[in-house]
Amino acid sequence: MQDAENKMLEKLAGFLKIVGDTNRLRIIWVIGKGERPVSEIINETGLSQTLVSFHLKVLREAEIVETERRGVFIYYRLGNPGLIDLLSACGEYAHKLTGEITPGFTWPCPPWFNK
Amino acid sequence: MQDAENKMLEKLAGFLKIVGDTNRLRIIWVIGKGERPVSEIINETGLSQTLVSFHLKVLREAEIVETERRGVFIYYRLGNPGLIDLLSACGEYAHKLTGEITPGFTWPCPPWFNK
DNA sequence: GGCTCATATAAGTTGCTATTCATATAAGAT
DNA sequence: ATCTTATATGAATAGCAACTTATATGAGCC
Repeated sequence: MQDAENKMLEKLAGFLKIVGDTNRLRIIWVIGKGERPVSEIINETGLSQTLVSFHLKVLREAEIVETERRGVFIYYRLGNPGLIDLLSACGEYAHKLTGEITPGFTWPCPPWFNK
Repeated sequence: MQDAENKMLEKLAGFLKIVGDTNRLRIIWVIGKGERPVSEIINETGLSQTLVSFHLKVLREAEIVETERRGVFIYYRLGNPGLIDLLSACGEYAHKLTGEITPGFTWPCPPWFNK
């Protein structure tokens, strides 16, 4: 029972660690707009090919993203598009913590996240 | 505009990094049940005094927790109790990714998080 | 087959961060 | 003022995770 909680917290920490990286978030944000081949992800993020490949592997192994090969290209998409909502809620939370105002950006928060 | 997004993603990553640590999550979970003096946190988590103190400092500087001294004791509480809901939603998400079943534990997910 | 483009993997380096050990501060009690 | 209890800080270590450079795989094309 205590053990079950610990196990879940470890799993949660693992997940948060994976999404808690700026470059991976950048990638997730690109893919969140719709499936993309790796080359597109490289272009849109401006990251090096190997670095993108490295992070995609992490996301793949965590089953956060899915892949599909079509010809030469390998398309990546989110396993569950709800991830953007979830992360946006976290972003909104984090944003309020610091209290700063960053114009030109609003988190695409789902309706359920008011406060 | 692109820049604003980057800034927000960095802030988000920072937040997720902070909560993405098993021991900090343990501490957050203890505090989430109500305010606690440090000694209680040490007892309930089983972590060493210095380690708890270290993690509390991180949480304090991120303004995730608040403190209040009463006599010899320093009480810690969540700055925003909604954090547990938010993290539970993440936990539920992470849990579904792996597909495993862990009996004896259910995330205290808020009603707004269905899927 | 050989060539090119798209993506992945391997090995090596570096830097950060959790942890520990030792010490300091701060408050109350005697 | 000293002693004890509660908490914080500093320095040192260790392990890991991001990033880079170099190389491999894999698909289509000529």
